[in-house]
Amino acid sequence: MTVRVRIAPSPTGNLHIGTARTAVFNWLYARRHSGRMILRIEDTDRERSQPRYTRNILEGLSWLGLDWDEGPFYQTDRLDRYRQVIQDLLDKGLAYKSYTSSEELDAMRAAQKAAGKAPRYDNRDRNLTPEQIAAYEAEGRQPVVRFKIEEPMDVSWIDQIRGEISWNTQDLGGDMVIAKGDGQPLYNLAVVVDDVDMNITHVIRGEDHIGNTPKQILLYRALGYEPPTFAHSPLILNPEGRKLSKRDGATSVAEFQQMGFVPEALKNYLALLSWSSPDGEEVFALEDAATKFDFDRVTKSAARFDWDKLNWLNSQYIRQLSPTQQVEKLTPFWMAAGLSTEGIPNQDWIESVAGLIAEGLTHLTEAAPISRYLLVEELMYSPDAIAQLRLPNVAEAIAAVAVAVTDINPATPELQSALKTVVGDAAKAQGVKKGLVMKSLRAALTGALRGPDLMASFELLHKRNWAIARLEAVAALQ
RNA sequence: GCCCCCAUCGUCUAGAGGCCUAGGACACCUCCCUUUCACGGAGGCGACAGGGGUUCGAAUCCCCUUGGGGGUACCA
Repeated sequence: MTVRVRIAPSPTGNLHIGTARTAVFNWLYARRHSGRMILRIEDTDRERSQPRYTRNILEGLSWLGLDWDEGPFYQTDRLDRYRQVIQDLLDKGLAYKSYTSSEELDAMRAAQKAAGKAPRYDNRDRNLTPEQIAAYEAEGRQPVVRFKIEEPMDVSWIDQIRGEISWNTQDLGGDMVIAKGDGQPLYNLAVVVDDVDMNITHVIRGEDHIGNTPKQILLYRALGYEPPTFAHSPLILNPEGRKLSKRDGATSVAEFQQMGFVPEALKNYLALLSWSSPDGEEVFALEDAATKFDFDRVTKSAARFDWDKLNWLNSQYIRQLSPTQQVEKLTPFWMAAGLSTEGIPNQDWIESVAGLIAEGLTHLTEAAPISRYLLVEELMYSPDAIAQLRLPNVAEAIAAVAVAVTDINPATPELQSALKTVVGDAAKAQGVKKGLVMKSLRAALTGALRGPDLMASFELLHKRNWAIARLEAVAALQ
């Protein structure tokens, strides 16, 4: 039997980092077993679902490269099917119409809570007489449909991550609503019908769904189907160990993208939360992890989100990218910062720029400020750079370098070593320490005292014909 | 409140009764490399929540306590 898994996000918000991790596990498991991953949009909540969230979810998954094999399927396209199942349950006497209003239910739960009891529906409408039903109908009440839950009874399953989990039906809160007063199907019903119809073999989802599982198992039985295999993964908590919320900096995948994370790093990090590779590898492509993934190496405990480790992984990935890929990833961030790559000497040149600055990046967003001196002709000087250039003997030394560089053709094959020689010679001729010249040269060429490799920068600037002008500009700064 | 789940360095984790003086990664500290910053290299700091059992022997198995998380909707 082929493995069929699904990710079933609800478009009531942007693609959440927790949903992305669930998607990672599903993707990994499907790949591992040559199975298929189905994408299903659970949009039965008409009030809260929005098309823009659906778009965000699809874009986020695509950006992460968590490709699905079937779908996206929309639950709102399957409403007739749910109604048919609900009617079937009604006909078989496994479900019934319940006329108790939301207000009455709220009052009942409040009273139960006040009395120190667990809030639950008391199944009061289970055996209504035709007269009672007629009376309610006459009042114009819109009944919900409730699925009968036999009590007491133990429902258990072997969770692939947690082992056996058992639940007593007395703790399920009474007969469950499967259709709202307006006829809309509810989550638990729609999920089961879909998972049956889509032949889902493994339901891999977050721990927050453990409580839904016994209800769904009951539904499977009522419908005459064997439940799938369940695997409930631990949740991702914020650094303080609490539920991840918008206050934690970022919770949606799109935000991570904007912050300058590369998808490979985010995926890698997500896979590392609660799962570990059998060989201890921590930096890996998801494709490689897929050959080793299994539930027996998934932890049972929740993991806290650690920015430090994600940042570290991101810097590793940015560094490892090929120059072509680096340019590809960096370009949108250069554009966003208003830095144009127009007028650059050639593709090699920009790739060299990317390779040069990638060494020091943790986030792609940092690229713009760091590489500005290479992409914008007008140089901005930091105060300490100006101070450096006003030091005694500096102007003369830089002027000497400027003169010497004039004779060096930017197309020279060994340009960098030629420039190096020129700088050394100038320092010697002027009787100035080489350290002072290097530091001043950096200030003159980049406008700062710290930054990417100096000689590589010198080379790139000379190829762009900006170096000499910047060296000559030092005289005017005195 | 009730139900369910969980519990190893600050964080993520390895660990399936003797291989544990508890290993790795991130972070932090020191040194080396480097005429900048980083990368890289070598070290260092640092944990089995507590209490009872079981066993010749427990981080590993059982129970209790404590702590944390999740759920408890006409949301998903």
